Order: sequence, then C-alpha cells, then structure tokens
Amino acid sequence: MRGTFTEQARGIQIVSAAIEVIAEHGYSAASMGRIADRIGVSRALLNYHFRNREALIEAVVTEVYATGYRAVRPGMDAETTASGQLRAFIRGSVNFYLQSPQHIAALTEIIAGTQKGDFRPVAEHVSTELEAVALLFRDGQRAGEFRDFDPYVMARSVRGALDATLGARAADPDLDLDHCGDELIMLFENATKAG
Amino acid sequence: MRGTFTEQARGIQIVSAAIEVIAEHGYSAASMGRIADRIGVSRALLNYHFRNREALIEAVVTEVYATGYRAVRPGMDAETTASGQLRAFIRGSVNFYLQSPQHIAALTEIIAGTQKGDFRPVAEHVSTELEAVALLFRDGQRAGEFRDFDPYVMARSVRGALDATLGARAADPDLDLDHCGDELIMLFENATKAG
Amino acid sequence: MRGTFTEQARGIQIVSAAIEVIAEHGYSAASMGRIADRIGVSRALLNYHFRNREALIEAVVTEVYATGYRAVRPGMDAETTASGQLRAFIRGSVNFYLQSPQHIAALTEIIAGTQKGDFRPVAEHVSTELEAVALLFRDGQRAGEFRDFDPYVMARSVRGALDATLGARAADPDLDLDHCGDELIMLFENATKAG
Amino acid sequence: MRGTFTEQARGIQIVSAAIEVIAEHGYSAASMGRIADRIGVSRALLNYHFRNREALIEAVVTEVYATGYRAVRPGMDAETTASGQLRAFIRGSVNFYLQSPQHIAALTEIIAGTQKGDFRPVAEHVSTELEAVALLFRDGQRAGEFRDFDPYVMARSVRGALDATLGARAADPDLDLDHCGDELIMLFENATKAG
DNA sequence: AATGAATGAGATTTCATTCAT
DNA sequence: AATGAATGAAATCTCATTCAT
Repeated sequence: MRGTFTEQARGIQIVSAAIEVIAEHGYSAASMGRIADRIGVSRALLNYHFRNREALIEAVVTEVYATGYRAVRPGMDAETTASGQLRAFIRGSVNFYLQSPQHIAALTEIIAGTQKGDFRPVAEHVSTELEAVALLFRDGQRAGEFRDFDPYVMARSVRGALDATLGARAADPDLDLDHCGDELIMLFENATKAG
Repeated sequence: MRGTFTEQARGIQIVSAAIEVIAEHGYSAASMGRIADRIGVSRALLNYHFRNREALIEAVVTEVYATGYRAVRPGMDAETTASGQLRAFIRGSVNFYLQSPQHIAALTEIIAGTQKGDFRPVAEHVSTELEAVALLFRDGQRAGEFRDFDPYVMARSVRGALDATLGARAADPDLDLDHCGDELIMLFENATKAG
Repeated sequence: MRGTFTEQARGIQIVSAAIEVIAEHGYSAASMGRIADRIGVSRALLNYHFRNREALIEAVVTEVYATGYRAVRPGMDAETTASGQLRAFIRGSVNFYLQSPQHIAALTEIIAGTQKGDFRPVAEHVSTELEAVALLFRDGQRAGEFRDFDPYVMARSVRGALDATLGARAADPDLDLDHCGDELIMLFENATKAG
Repeated sequence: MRGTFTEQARGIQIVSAAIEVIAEHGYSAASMGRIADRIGVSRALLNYHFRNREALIEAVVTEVYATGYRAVRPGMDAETTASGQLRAFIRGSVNFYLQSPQHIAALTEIIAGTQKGDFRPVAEHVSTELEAVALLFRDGQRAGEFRDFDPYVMARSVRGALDATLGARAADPDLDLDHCGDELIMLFENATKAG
C-alpha cells in the first residue's frame, strides 16, 4: 500500500542513496542501476517506488530543499533586523554545506544537469528562495537599513556568490569555509548597507 | 594536411554547431549525432575532425574562452584604475553575454556536465580567470583603492554573481541585462571600495 | 539471484549460441548481435547476462575446456603406463573433436583471434594442458618407457599435430579422423619410445 | 601507371608495413589506417595501390610465402636423401623464423583471422606446401628410408609441430629455437625412420 | 513489496571505402 | 601518384523501463 511505513522507509532510503550517488558521480552518471546498487536492491524496485527517474530526482530536490530550509530558517527567524537575517542566511547556508555537503553537491549536480529541456525540478524552489531573499532586501530597504538597489539582482548575487564558494570548496576540501562565510558576510554588508 | 583551409572551416563549423546544440539541449543531450545532424553531415565526420567527443568539447571550451577574452579584455586594458578594470570586467562580461548568449550557455552546460569525473575541460580556464580577477583586487588594495578583503573570495563572488545573473537571463529573456550590469557594478563597488 | 535456474539456463544457451556462431563465422565476426540473433533475443540481454563481450568469451573458453576435460581425462586415468596415457590423450582429443567439433572450432577461433592484445582468455588453460602433457612425458622417461627428449618440445608438438589435424578436418569434412588418430598415435609412439 | 617503378616500390613498402603491423597488432587490429600511419601515408593511398584490404592481405601472404620459400628451399635442394631434406625443412623453417619473425607472425595472424568466411588467402599456399612435404615423405618411403605411415598426416604434424613451437617462441622470446629445432629433427627422425 | 528477465533506444567509436582534386 | 574529406555500416555498451511472478 502507498503510504505504508515500510514504503516510506524505502522511499527515504532510496532518496538518500540517490543523493549520495549524485553527489559522488554527478547527475547523468547517477543511473538507476548505480543508485539501486548502493542499497543492494534491484533497479526495478526504484521504478516501483518512483514512477520514473524524474520522479526520484524530484523527490531528491524536495528533500534537499527541506533539509536546507530546516538548517537555515531558524537562524534567520532569530534575527530581528534585515541585515541580521542576511548574515544568518549566509552563515546558515555555509553551515548547511558543512553539515550536509552531499546534499548541496547533489543539488548542484541536478541544477547543472537539468537546465535545458522540459524537466526543471528545481525551478520553483529556486524562485521561491529568490523571492524570500529579495523580500528580505526590500524589507531592509524600507526599514532604512539598506541602500537603494535592485533586490532581485542582489538576491541572485548572494545566491551566486554562495554557489561559487561552495563549488570552490567542492574542488578544494582545504578551503576554509568559515573564513569564506565571514568574508561573504562582510562583502554583502558593505554592498547593501545604507549611506 | 592539418590546418588546411577546408579542415579549419569544417572544424569551426562543427564547433559552432556544437555550441548551438549544447546551448539548446544541454551538455549530455548534445550527442555527436545531434551535432552532426545540425550541419547535415555524418556522425563519422565529427570523429574525422575530432579524435573523440572530449576533444570536440575541449575545442568548444577553447573557442568560448577565446571569444570571451576578446570581448572583455580590451575594455579592461583601456582602464587604468583597479576599480575601472572591475567595472570593465563586469560590463564586458554582460556585453559578451548579450552578444554571444549561446557561447555562455554552452559553457555553463559544459561546466555543469563535467564537474565530476576525470574530464574537466574547463578547470584550467576557470582558475586562470579567477587568478586574473584576484590579482586585480590585490592590485587595487595595494593602490589603496579597495578595502581589505580576501581577493579570492571576492573574485569568486563576482564570477558567481555574474553566473547567477546570466543564468537568470537564460531563463527569462526579458531580463534587462544592462540594468543588471549597472546594479552589479554598483554592488561590487560598494563591496570593495576603501573606507 | 545469480545462479537462478533460468539465469543458468540462459547463460548456457547464450554460451552455446556463442560457440556455434564463433565456430561458423570466426571470432571477430561473432558479434554480440549475431549471437543474440541466433537465439532470438535482444543484444542487450547478452549484456545483462555477461558484463561484456570478453566475459562471454571467457565463459565460452571455460565451457570448452571443461567439456574437453570431461571427454579426455577419463580415458587417460584408465591407463597405467605413460605411453598408454599418451595414446589415450591423442585418441580422446580426436574423439572430442568428433563429438564436439564446434567446441574445438570455436576454441581455435578464439585462440587465433586473441593472440595479440591484452585479452588472452586461453593462455592459462593452454599452459595448464601443456604442463600436464609434459609431466606425462617426464614420468614416462623416468619409468624408462620413453627415450630422452625435451618434454616441452614434445608436448607442444603433440598439441600442434593435433591442431593441424583438426584444422584439416575443419577444412575437409571427409577427412577420416579415426585413421588420423591411429597415425598420430603411431607417430608419437615411434617418436618417444625408448631404445 | 601500373607497373611503374615507383608504383612497385610503394607496393613493397606497403606490404612491408602491413607485415609489421599485423605481426604486432594482429590481423583484425591491422586496419588500413594503422598500416598507412606506419609509413606516413594516407589511407586512400593503400586503396589506390590495392583494390581493397583483401588484395593487400593476399599480397602479404604471397610475399611471406615467397620469402619463406627462398629461405627454406635451397637447404632442401642441397640434400640428396629424403631424411636429409626433412632435416633441412625443419632447420630451414626454424631459421626462417629466426631471420624473419615478423613474416611468420603476420602469416600466423592472417591464417588465424581468415579461417572462416569466404576469404581464404592462405589455403592454396598451405596445401601446396603440404603437398610438397607429403611428396618428400612418399619419396622417402619408396626409397626405403622411412617406415610406412600416412604422408599427409605426417606432413600436417610437422607443420603443426613447427607452428606450435614458433607460437611458443612468440610468447616467450627466451625460448631457445636452435635447441627446439634439434629436438624436432630428432622427433621426426624417430617418427619416420624405417624399421 | 520486490525481483529477475528482457527490451528498445540511443550513444560513441572504428573502419574500409569512395571521390574530387 | 597521392590526398583530404566524407560516408555508411557495424560493433559494443549503457540505460530507463516494463512485466510476470
């Protein structure tokens, strides 16, 4: 039965395996076979739990964003000022990477591998996040904390700077992410602050 | 003979077709067959001109970077201050996109599609560019134009912000890139300027 | 599960088909496609049962040697003298050909087709057999049955003479193998006997 | 023009290159491309000088047999007895290998690679040689030098023993061919000698 | 709930050959 | 006499998916 406990457990197990495999081998090399092998299960089982590969990828994306949300949101909610929330967002994102590098890696791979074509499992999440950050900027501007700038361009730039940093860390595990986080916070504080 | 006029012409034609197809369909969907079809030749011809798919992709990357260099460099060289060069770099990058959106799109796809695995055709170009921009920042700091910050984090952030902006434009052709360029210039001027 | 009845049955069926096709068309003409066609299955099925062509060829070689061993060994074990075993070996080899000409033909083709290059699926079997026959000769020499000669040269010559004979039979189905067997036995009796 | 000096010279050059490449890489890996590369010439040139690959292979076979004939025949003609000729044949064959190992290797590869199918470039040469050796045995039997045996089986056995020995040498360059030659001579003297 | 068996589509590559120049 | 350009055919392999059990 759909929704069974076993069924749910298997689903989570498969999604986890998928995250690992995508993070390690990349999106297109993460074949159903490789994911199935990772948990010692038949390929057919993945098709039993997920209608097709796209559905599995979508589940992965949902899972990653949910995890990220849980990692970043509390810190932001604890802040009362927009600039505080911005700091919390950057710091939280960096920490999320430190805690769940495979989630980020998998997500990056999926974004990369699905830019073209009909299947865009991330589009909605991306614009949701973008909206949230842009809103943060707008609020800050209204509150007089931030200077006048296009909140969407700024939001995309934060996202891009984070992505670039996290990508660099993926390539070089010795990169000091804490330091980078400090630098990014300073960068965007200077970039946004009023007056 | 290698270097024949016809040979070169075909080579260019194939690389151009590859750029188009990659830009449209993405890296992994850009099969030799599809690229060949685009110019109405046999698949075997691509293997005649390029030892294998990797070699063709490498040629694409080289071509894109060469084009980008020609588009961005002159503007930077015309500037004498570090902050002027930074402005020129951002402006030039945005203009490059406006002139050659497919080049950028193809490059993005290739970067995305080759992150994992042995074949990393872009790695060297990326770090070369990163070094150049980081050097620019260091020079500006020494000259007292820029405040104190980690030049590599800043360089990666510029790159990331540009990528995010250009990616957004790819998704939404109505996005006003000139405006975004202005915003990015202001963003990084505020982020870097001394005092 | 590996080792399922159906799995084994298919495996045997595929190996048999491979033997037939190789025997008929030769090693390099025995493509996965032709073998698959022979039993009316898809090419992909062969790759499902055997990781790749090499693995299938190896299975063929193993099967042929196993069959040959079963055909030749009992007769040799029934003999107590070295010269009796030599006779049994030659006779058994000829009979093996009469019973399973395709096995021999396939093996010959595989040996022929894989002499150069890294893939040498037969090397070990060949040297194992050579050792066994050379040992037989050495024992016979120690027992005083055989004259003094280099047992390895003799063993290779027996193998070579058998191969040449069986090759001739492949070219001319009218060749009387029983007669050839008698002649070969006499030949090597005279060649080896003491005094 | 066909028959031109240049044309002939090129033909020889191509055949030599083919022998080398076949000897090194095997029959099926000896593509027109690889052979052409060996002498730094275009693939198309091979097709200019030889109607097709088969024709080139035939030329190779002819060349190898001609060379072998020149290497072995004189020694045999110098002998007056059948057993002397047999010795000369074996010794000459071994020496031929020592002098022209690539010729032998190429021939072996071609025989191996063309056993099945329509194209049998060696068949005639093989049976010509076989006839000659069988005739030698018949003559020896009539002269009372040799015992009674089937001359064709014996001829094939000599051929087979030589092939096996030369094959072993190909696998192990340390094999002492002179010693093997002595052993083979003794082997077949014992195998053939009267009473 | 899970699997083994099987398939069809598609990808890359190699090759012998042709043809205009 | 020689070549560059081009092709069509074939081969191997991988993959997502289906289906009966």
